[in-house]
Amino acid sequence: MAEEQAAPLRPRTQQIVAAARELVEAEGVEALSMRRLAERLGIRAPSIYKHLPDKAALENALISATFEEQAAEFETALVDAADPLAAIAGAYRKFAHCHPHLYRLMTERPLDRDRLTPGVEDRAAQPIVQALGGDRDLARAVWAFAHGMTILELNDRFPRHADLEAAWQRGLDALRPKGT
Amino acid sequence: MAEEQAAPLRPRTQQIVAAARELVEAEGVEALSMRRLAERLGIRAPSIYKHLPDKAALENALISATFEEQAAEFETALVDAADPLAAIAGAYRKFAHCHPHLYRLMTERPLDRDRLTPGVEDRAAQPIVQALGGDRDLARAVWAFAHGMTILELNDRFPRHADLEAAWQRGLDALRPKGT
DNA sequence: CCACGTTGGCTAACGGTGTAAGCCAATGCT
DNA sequence: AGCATTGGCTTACACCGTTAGCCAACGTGG
Repeated sequence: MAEEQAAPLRPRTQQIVAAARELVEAEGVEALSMRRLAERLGIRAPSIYKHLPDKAALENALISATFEEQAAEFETALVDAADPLAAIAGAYRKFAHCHPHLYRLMTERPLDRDRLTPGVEDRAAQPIVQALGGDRDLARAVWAFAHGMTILELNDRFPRHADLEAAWQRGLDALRPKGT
Repeated sequence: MAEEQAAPLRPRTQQIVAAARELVEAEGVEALSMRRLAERLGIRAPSIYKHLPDKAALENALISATFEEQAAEFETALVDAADPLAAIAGAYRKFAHCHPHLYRLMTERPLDRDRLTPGVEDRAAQPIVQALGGDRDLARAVWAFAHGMTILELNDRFPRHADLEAAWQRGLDALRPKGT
């Protein structure tokens, strides 16, 4: 028991999710409120509930879409990459810097896995594993490093003068699989 | 212009911060509301404002105290450590697992540095730099790795079967300074 | 053609949040 | 004795997510 949720979004629902994405990208996760979103859509907040059961569903739709986008970028980054680790790390950094608020949204708390589009999480993770030659433990270490660098930078936790390029390089060099 | 804030907390204020800490440790950051806190103290929410200017000040007091506690633990972990990197990593993990909600509170968003107790952030960071032999770039990479492992675990982002012990080991082995 | 179900709006309201304003009792200093 | 400080209080405001219930427009089947 407890499955479903595979239904694709109706068009109006997609519009709402798209508006939510604009709001989040423009003003951050904390700016996403049902009233502010409704305002953008020219409707009142309770009307949103005709299309989505609650705010969590909205966020999950946003997160699912972001996972898919991220997965696609990771996959293309790996195509014909001479240095897969550098390629995936670059793609990871680039995505987070292009969409800092979405990145935060999708990483700041536990996922509601059974309300996400099935498989998106794995699809986004797979290129990282692949770039590490299938070594899952090492892939997790690299992911942790990349996420740490990314979120600490987004949270302005490094000293202003810190050479983040150097820190990335040191980390990636160290974590690179030996035989490669 | 714009300094001050060095005044030590009055006793009643300390009680309030202590109660806030209990609330956060017991129920998480999102459970910390002025009304819930007041309830714990047997007073009404607006009365808290006689002691602290706003909720951010409360959180900053909490964060400052947590930094100091963390710094102390890191420092003692390094005393007589045969393997400083392993020691600091162990202390880092231990602190986060003993105080997951406080750890989250102090890492989930940018710091309000001029409302924190001056120096606490640096004091907590210094042992990490020291454990890496003063190599700041490498220290930042290690910190990013440790934070990534920690927060991804707290956020339940690794697969259930994942061997986190192995991932920690792989990461630390890779990041260990060569000559050591 | 008309009845009906679906879709997608609306308002009003509830209980939660942080916080400002203003009142007042107790304490302690001059 | 008078007064300032401390630390409570109530009331109120604007915001939040969400529920309930009403209603107009539309499409479809009898």
